[in-house]
Amino acid sequence: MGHRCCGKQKVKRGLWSPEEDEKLIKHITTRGHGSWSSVPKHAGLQRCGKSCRLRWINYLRPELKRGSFTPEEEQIIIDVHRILGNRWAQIAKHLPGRTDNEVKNFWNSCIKKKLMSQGLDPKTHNLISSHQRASNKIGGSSRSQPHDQQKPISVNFTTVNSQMKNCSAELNSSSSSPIVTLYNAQQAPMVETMATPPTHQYHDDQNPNAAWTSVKDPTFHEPSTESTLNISSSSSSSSMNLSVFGLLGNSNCLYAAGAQPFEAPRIILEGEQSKGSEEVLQQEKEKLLEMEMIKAIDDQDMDASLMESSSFDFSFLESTLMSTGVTSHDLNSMADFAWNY
DNA sequence: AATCTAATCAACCGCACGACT
DNA sequence: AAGTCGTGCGGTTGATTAGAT
Repeated sequence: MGHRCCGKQKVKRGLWSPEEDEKLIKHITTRGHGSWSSVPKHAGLQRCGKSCRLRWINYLRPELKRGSFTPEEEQIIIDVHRILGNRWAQIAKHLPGRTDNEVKNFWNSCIKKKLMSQGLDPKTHNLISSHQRASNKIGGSSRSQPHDQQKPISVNFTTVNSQMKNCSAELNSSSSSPIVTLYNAQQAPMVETMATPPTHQYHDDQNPNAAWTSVKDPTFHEPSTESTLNISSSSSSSSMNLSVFGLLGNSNCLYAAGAQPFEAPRIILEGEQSKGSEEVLQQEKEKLLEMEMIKAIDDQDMDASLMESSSFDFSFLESTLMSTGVTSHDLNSMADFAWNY
């Protein structure tokens, strides 16, 4: 029973027994892990150091939070994944008590499919074209899909700022006439981008037959600035609403900074709408943003576009609009813009 | 009740990277 | 500079679980 990383040593593989767990816990809590390669020997385990490390990190650490992910955690994963991609360890750092392995498994087994079922590319978080969706269609499963996979989603173009520097930009139409002028993120006023209050979708879980209803965001204030870009959802029956453009902390503002000012459509999760959890979510998002901003500045590996973007990047907006048939030449029609979904 | 099938999750594998010699 | 070692990470696998038939 050899093991590649441990040479000729005989090591056990597979699931850990309670006895092995006990030995490992006892060893690490009393002596620390030191060099992982020496742990098996000192702890009296027939395992390789790598396996011990993995077991400790993913399962035995006392600070680990067990149990299923909360809707707030799920939203954080989606938000951070959109920024960082499959950097599970980085994503997990935003979720105290969760491991990269846990996050990765949750993504692959649940979130990924949920996004796909909502017509979103789990890699890019952009809308998938209809023919792509057809080819990516998830086959019907005999095991029941989580019921919330069937829920409609509300498109929420929130701004994820990785930086707050170089915060002014202008969006020009092809004819060079300014459509929207954006200001420094730290300077008021921000561009109000909505005439229609953001909505949240509710569903009465006590009544599975109840229709989804959209409810105005109680924190919404009517925009008042001149350079308002009216984007309303004229189709109340649409399951997807272009309902929110804005910064995470302020759903009505569009910040002009960072590489990806518009966040991909996000899923409004069950339970998220409750006042309490929404506040928690909001706080978590603000904290996340703060951390991401610091990280983006420090992290040399960060996508170069994040660092060099001194102007607003509308590629995401553009691609999203294009996918819905709205072109940059046709921004006036955005007043009646709605997702045909 | 038995079998099939898909979801879930713990664990493994290989690679990359940094520290050290 | 090159080699080795230890560690961390992301992708993948395989066992288990649980719903469907």
